[in-house]
Amino acid sequence: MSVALSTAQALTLWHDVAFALVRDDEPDLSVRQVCILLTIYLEAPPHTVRDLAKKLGVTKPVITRALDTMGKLDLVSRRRDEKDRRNVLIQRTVRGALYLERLADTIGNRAKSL
Amino acid sequence: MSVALSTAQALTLWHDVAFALVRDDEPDLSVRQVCILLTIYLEAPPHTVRDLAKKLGVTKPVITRALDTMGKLDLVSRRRDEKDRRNVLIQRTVRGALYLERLADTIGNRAKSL
DNA sequence: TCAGACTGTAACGGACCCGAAACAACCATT
DNA sequence: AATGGTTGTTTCGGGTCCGTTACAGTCTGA
Repeated sequence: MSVALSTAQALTLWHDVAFALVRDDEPDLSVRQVCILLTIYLEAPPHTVRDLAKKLGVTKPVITRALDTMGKLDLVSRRRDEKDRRNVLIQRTVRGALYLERLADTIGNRAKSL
Repeated sequence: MSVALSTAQALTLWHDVAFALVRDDEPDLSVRQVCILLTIYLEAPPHTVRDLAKKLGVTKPVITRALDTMGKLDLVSRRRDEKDRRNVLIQRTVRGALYLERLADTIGNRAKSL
């Protein structure tokens, strides 16, 4: 399925969702952070720091720090890979799933009222 | 016109656009900054610091600082209101318009390939 | 076994952002 | 002209994020 958006529609959609994110009570995540979060939830596991860094074109410390802060918010959790203890596997959490479900609602609602 | 998006579609769209923003060369704007930028370009002028702060539910220094950084990037410009010299009028720039046009393209392309 | 390659993380210095409060410039009413 | 209220900005202390670099733990192949 394909969705056609005019320039004004695209920008209005983006504005409205950004506006909702700024105004709500949740702490603002950076674009990088939501990108990481969405990658974890949309793509198939396993997810490692190295893979995420490579995929997003950023350095590994960026991923580590994003996981630190999103971990504090309980949007994501970490576990050692027992098969190769150098690796850290990034996992989903209930709260992270709820956060994204709410984000999807916001996007969907704004798109509907374009 | 109304656009219906499933949960997965909404999140995929958001992910893909965030991904494109992270990967490109432009400096990453925060969610607040793009929200301010889009408000300036989508809503009718005049725009003042006070109005933007009230509209977004943030303090005035947040707006001032966002205008500082986006001004350095030439995405926005400031001018004194000659009719009431306390006011600062926020204005669009060519580069800002191009930036948003490109953002709209990115959003449109990702939406099309949902 | 042990040197080298590979993981993720910590440390560092610099830049930016935040909210609250103080501030300077300006207007308006008296 | 003076005063009080308005504007946007600056300052302050504290926090987060950045990239680079250095590091500690883990694997692997000679």
